[in-house]
Amino acid sequence: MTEKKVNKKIPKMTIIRLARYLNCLSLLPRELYKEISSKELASKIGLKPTQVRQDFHHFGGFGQAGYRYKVDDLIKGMEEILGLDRSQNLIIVGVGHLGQALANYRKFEDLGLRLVGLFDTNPRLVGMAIRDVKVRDIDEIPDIVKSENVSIGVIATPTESAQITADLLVSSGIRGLWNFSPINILTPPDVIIQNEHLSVGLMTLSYKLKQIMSS
Amino acid sequence: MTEKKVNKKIPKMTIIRLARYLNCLSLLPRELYKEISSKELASKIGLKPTQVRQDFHHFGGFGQAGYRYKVDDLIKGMEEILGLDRSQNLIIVGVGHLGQALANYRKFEDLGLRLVGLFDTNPRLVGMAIRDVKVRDIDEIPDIVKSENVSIGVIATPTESAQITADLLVSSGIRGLWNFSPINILTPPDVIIQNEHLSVGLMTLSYKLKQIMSS
DNA sequence: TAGATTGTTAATCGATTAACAATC
DNA sequence: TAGATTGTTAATCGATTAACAATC
Repeated sequence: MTEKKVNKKIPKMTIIRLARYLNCLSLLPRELYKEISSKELASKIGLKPTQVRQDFHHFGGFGQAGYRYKVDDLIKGMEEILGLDRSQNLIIVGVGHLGQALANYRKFEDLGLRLVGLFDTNPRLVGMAIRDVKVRDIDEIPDIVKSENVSIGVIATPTESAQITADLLVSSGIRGLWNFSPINILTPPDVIIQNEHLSVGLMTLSYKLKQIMSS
Repeated sequence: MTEKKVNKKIPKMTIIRLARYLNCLSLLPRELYKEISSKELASKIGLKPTQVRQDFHHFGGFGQAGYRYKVDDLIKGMEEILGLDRSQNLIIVGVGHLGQALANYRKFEDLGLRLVGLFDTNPRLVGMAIRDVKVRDIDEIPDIVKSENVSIGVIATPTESAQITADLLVSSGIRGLWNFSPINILTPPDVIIQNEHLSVGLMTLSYKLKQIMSS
């Protein structure tokens, strides 16, 4: 697959599905699944085969007519597209329960992401270590960001501190924020922010529940 | 607003945005915002005013031509649509860091949801209490689901136990699952499952970061 | 009236699905 | 060959945006 078609602008739903494909493939027992068809992959996620092929088509396809997809090729190709091929470093700000849950999140390594710092204001937490990563005071963020070449900052602070934390991360040079606070954080336009607004998921669940109850 | 238009089938993106509107409105200082225009609301979330009005239009609208929207009316109307008006009970299975983070999640009350049980298999956790909610053994799930009329089950267990936890919750009578494990859980068709696959968010963040870096 | 607003229809745009050639 | 598969174009479908009447 050469760099063809990359100019055509990829639908954002395609990217989200690409992430779901990759997640699904990475959970597959590799002995049983050396190859997979668009039909099989689609059924595992609840999509149609033609959707899978159309998504892949945006990138020139990952297979060859007649053959099924090679799982290795799919994974490698998707990792490259999603920018997971070169390892990226991240830090977590806020070492409460959520921050600790994320610090123990095994998926990071699978995705080629390396946790290089934990930060909090609470002096009782500073000095602790989780999985060999030291908890530092937030004052040290700018230094660590530079020395460790950090590209992603995770905001796991209380809501009140979320905006100021974002400001600090951005001024330290970070361009990618993963935000777990419920507020809409304001950032310069060249900063990418991925909101994990849990209440949105919970509300849509409530809506769907209401639907099936009343039908 | 009478029950008109409810048959027209609502786009699922509209529901997601409805949740975002409600989240945004609930965070507003109520003294300053007794009323709000579609333009203001849209700009806070990064949408166009006409999108907001079209979304509202699916439900017959929340205002009156010439006037701006009354924030109270918006909140009340959206809560009703999303099924947040009558209080629902939920339980959390898995009291690790993530489970504890969720147990302390203040948003539940705001959304009219009441946490009525925490469950784990670890005997060292059973007997503890978080915010006055006791941690019980998972054997007690069926009883509590019935006695407390639980409608939502949160899966915050390790990946290995996620499917079996879902099975237990479903067989206990729960129809709504909020899943934080990375796997795609299999359920009967009448069960609603809301996946909170964190790796998907992280991967799309990585993709967008790669885009701005290379442009 | 002039300006600002919502509700609602129509036009545009984009995304999903269907169909099928090419390949094994 | 027959059956199954992917890649690719075209058709369908749905969602967003634009335009504007109605209202304050």
